[in-house]
Amino acid sequence: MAGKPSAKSQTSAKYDQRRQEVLRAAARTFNRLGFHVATLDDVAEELGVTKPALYYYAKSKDEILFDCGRMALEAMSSALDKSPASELTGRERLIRFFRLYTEVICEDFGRCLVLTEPRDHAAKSRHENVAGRRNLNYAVREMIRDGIKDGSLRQVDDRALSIAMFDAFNGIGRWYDEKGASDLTSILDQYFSIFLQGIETPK
Amino acid sequence: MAGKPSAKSQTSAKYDQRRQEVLRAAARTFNRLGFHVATLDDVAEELGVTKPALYYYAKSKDEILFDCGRMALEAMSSALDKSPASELTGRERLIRFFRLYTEVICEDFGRCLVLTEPRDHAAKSRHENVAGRRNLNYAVREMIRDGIKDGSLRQVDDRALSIAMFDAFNGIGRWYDEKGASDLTSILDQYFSIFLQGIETPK
DNA sequence: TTATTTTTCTACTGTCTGGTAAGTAGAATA
DNA sequence: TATTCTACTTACCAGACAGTAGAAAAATAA
Repeated sequence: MAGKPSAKSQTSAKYDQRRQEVLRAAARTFNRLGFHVATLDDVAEELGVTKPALYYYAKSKDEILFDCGRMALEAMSSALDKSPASELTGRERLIRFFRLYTEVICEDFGRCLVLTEPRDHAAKSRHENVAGRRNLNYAVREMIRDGIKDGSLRQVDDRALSIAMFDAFNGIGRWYDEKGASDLTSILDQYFSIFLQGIETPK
Repeated sequence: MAGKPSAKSQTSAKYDQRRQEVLRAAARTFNRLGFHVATLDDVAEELGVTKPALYYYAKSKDEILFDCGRMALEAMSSALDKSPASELTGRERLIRFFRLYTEVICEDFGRCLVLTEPRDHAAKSRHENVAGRRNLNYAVREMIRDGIKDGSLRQVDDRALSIAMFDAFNGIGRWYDEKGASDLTSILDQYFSIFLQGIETPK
């Protein structure tokens, strides 16, 4: 038998930790080369091991991708949970969410979520991935509708705005380079300025 | 020897037309499955021929992808050329450009450009593809700066705004479905409303 | 009709890659 | 010390896919 830690008992903390390292190395490799171009040999090399070692921690490339996405989605969900302190306006919660969201998508797992599409996922796990994305979308749309109700946002189509904002902020995850010149905070300020105040000169 | 039309003379119009069909079928297939997942057998099937027939019109999968992107970039460049009727404000030219841009990226070749990244292109042709994208970016940034000068746009960072708008509008090419419910015109109206007026209630 | 050129086909190859089988060094346990 | 488990390794396979060789249809020209 292969082994893993102890077949039935609680999986050891050491194993779980090493598995995280494997997933993170995979995410970095996928992000660097693209999921379909990156091979498991590439991932293994990033970790300094050989390919079969990966199979000690996951049973397929698809599972690795799925779990990378799940790591990101969980981080984002907990970003959601912090928001609904309901003394905040919809506008404030929207800003707060996209600040946290952007931080996540500029890290390994978040980037991996942004750089892959649902169709890259195996049919079996695709549904859960899509559901996670949709949850975020719905949560944001609700923030928007709340903002319209509480008067902090003007009348806009929540569906269109949500998608437009996700696409724009997801873009940051694609091109933002930590080692680059501009820092994330000032980029976010500019983005919020654009979305909140618009770019037209007020009449 | 393989053949092509007449080795030295002008390539026949019939050949060129058929080549377009090949490229368009390839773009559709790439868009449907993703470039790296789509095989040339898939492309051939979409056309109703067998794989080797494709090699009569292109000499590699990479060349096909490159030419699909080139078709899109050319369409967009000519969208640029129509804009600089200089009695228009920067704001008006920006709107005009993104209307045409969105139309292009919702068609086969444009989608193909949006759905592929520079790293998907062969090293040899990547540079030209990137240059084309950068040209568009710079043109838009100039429109923005002109708009600020002529007073039609408020003071914003042209670099950030350009990227944010490209990312948001590119998104449309990813999810927009011609057979779906919403029509492109109303989506565009909503997007321009968001970007121009912003979403905050004016103080 | 015959000859020639254009277009596509059948059959194949080399390579790459996800995944597996089986074994092993070292740590932990008894 | 003997035994078992952990965390890998080397060696390999089967299938898939880009690309090629060369023949065979179609189409066009003479």
